[in-house]
Amino acid sequence: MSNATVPNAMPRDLILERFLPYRLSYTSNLVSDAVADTYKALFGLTIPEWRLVALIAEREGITQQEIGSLSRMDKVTVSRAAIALADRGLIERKPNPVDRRSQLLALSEAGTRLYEAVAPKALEMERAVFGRFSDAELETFTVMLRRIDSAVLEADPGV
Amino acid sequence: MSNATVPNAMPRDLILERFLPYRLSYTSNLVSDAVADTYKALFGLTIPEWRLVALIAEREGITQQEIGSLSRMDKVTVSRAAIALADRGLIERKPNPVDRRSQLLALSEAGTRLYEAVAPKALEMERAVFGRFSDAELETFTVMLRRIDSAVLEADPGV
DNA sequence: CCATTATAGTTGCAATTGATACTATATCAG
DNA sequence: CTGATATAGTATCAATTGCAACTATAATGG
Repeated sequence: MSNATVPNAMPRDLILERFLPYRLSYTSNLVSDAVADTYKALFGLTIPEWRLVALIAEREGITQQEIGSLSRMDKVTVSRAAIALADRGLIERKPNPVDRRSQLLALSEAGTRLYEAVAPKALEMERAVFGRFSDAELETFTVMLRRIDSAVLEADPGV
Repeated sequence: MSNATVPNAMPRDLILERFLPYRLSYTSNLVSDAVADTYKALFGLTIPEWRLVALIAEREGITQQEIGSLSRMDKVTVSRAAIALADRGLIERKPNPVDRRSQLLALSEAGTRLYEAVAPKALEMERAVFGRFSDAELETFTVMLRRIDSAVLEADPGV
């Protein structure tokens, strides 16, 4: 394999295949693509838009800034998704009495109906992919993800 | 929480927070961003470029098409990364004797040196994030990722 | 062989994304 | 108060991305 110049200081084969940042990104992209196609086809929603719908459903009166820090979406992405959803009449943006720079977001009637249609579909997609795992396995997996989050954020709070 | 109109058909709170496609994407983006910044700052490499370097190091004489199907990178992404690496003199592209449409890629001297510099750094980054987990935990985690890959690919081979 | 269809790789274009600059409002020090 | 600095959200622009069309070569059926 012509490794003559590499004094086996480093395992030359298959670094990438086992490399966790790569594996994580590979799997995440696979899942995201599948899910994004479904949202788009069924509800005409992008992933950021669906995330806003879900977060606003969960926390009526949330601000864009709060959405950004909860989900780590860029504030520009949040702004655009909010504008698109408001244009479609799915959310309402009311003035924030305690801070006139920001707005309180809430689902409209139509938005609520959309949410009630999307949420079960989202859970169904989740089951299609994750249904083959036991509850214990899923629990372990999510705990791992959260520990990874902590590790990255501790190592580089600037990210 | 003003859920009067939702006849609790659906758990209204925190769907997104527990939703695995979201959690997976969140963590993956966190890790990718941290890693991408390091490659860029230290070696001037984008993530696709680093992936090509690693795959070519691992399999001398690989074609772009093989790189694409191994890594699921778009052939356009692969093409551009290959052109950039060739322009920088990091890889060589030799004619493929058995198929004149394609080219066999190999690291140049400089590319080999780069690889030998990047690989330890990549592993170091990996340790910084994943070093706090036991071997058994990491094994479980990667097995889960691969099972998720299979689930998605079986459910939707078109992705 | 030749015609048809498929594939490797590149190029052009359009959509998505994020950094930056900007506007309006808020906060804080003096 | 007032001036200086910080923050919420938007607009602008440049970079990244991937689809679609294209070129060159290969494979296949007649």
